[in-house]
Amino acid sequence: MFENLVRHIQKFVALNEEEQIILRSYVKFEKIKKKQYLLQEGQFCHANWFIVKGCLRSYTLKENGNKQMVQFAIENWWLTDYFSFEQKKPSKLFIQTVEDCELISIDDRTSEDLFAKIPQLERYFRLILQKSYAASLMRLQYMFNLSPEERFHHFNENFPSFIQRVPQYMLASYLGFTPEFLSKIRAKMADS
Amino acid sequence: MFENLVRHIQKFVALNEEEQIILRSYVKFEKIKKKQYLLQEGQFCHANWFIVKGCLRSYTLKENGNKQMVQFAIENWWLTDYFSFEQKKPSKLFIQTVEDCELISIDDRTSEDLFAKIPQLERYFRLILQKSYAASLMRLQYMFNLSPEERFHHFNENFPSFIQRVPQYMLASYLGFTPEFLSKIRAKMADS
DNA sequence: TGATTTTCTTAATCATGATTAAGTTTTTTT
DNA sequence: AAAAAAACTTAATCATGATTAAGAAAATCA
Repeated sequence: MFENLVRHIQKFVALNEEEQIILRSYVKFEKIKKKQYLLQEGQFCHANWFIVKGCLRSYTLKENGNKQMVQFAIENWWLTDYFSFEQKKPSKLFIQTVEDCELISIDDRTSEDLFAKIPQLERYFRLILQKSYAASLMRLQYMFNLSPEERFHHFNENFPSFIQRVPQYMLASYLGFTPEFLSKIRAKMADS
Repeated sequence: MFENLVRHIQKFVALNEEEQIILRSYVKFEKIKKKQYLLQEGQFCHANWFIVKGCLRSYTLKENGNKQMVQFAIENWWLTDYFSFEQKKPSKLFIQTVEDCELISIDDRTSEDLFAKIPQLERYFRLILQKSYAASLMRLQYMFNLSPEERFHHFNENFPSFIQRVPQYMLASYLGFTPEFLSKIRAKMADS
């Protein structure tokens, strides 16, 4: 389990035996069943979760009570609420397991210590954040430049494995339209 | 000019005299008139610009030839195309001055060197990226959860100074609607 | 296995904001 | 100061995708 994390980190920076041992002492291992909550609105988010196996999602509650998908995360992704970190305010997010999960987490209250001991990790997270930020801006571009229908086709082509993994209503919300509209698109696709 | 950058960095990490001198040798100073391009589609983006004074914007060209605003940046913000860095591919962005600007830039081909000499800067950029990423996710939330009209009012309340600083057609595009619709909103506001 | 909850589908109606096109105002250039 | 370009406004028409409501299918539970 821990090896998955180390392997991922080593794609970005070197990490020797000694450093691995230090890192291990700072992380927490969790196995969690489907549909459990890691974080709920109003709580403070102190963990940054690395997905060894499974799938997480984050969402917010809209005024009308609907859930608005914010992010999905699968193997080798990190998920947390950076906004809550930044602002030192209770989170507006729900973070929930979509599948049974194996997770590794780092507590943000000890991470400064950890970075001091292993400066390479500071670099690792800088690179991860750079990647995440770029991806987030790209998603914004899709929102602006593509119609809902085009967004679905684009997602379909680029992340086909996701389609089977997550319920369609979550996907619809993630792409910014209603489940009813997604049904319509699929009906149209079956025609042709 | 350089002092502005140092002051900003020191909000996040400490930076002694010696480090300041090293940093200075890695940056480039530029004064640029309004409406000039720092980057155009197809070029490789190697600079990360810090705005000492003025305003930048980035946009993409849509299929129909319209410009889609991606980001604004004003004093004490950094702007670049991280996506182009990541992918080592030519940029799809245009980066342009909206006002006369005073800029400081770092070249990404020398920044690894710089971070090795001043590890604090690695930390500084991690924190900046964390902030930027959180802001970008927040903007996505506004796209999902607010109507175009609500987005305008929200922006109006939270960034009133921006409204006077940038042309309305840029703002409309940034918020994801047409300039015609923005006129409509303003007409409605003048009524009541 | 049957019962219940969750997820997905279909179809009619409706509202928002895009598009088009013309005209006005403001800013920039010469 | 005049001419040209850039930015903004108004109004009519139109299309996309939301909403509503009902029912079907699939997954989960007891």
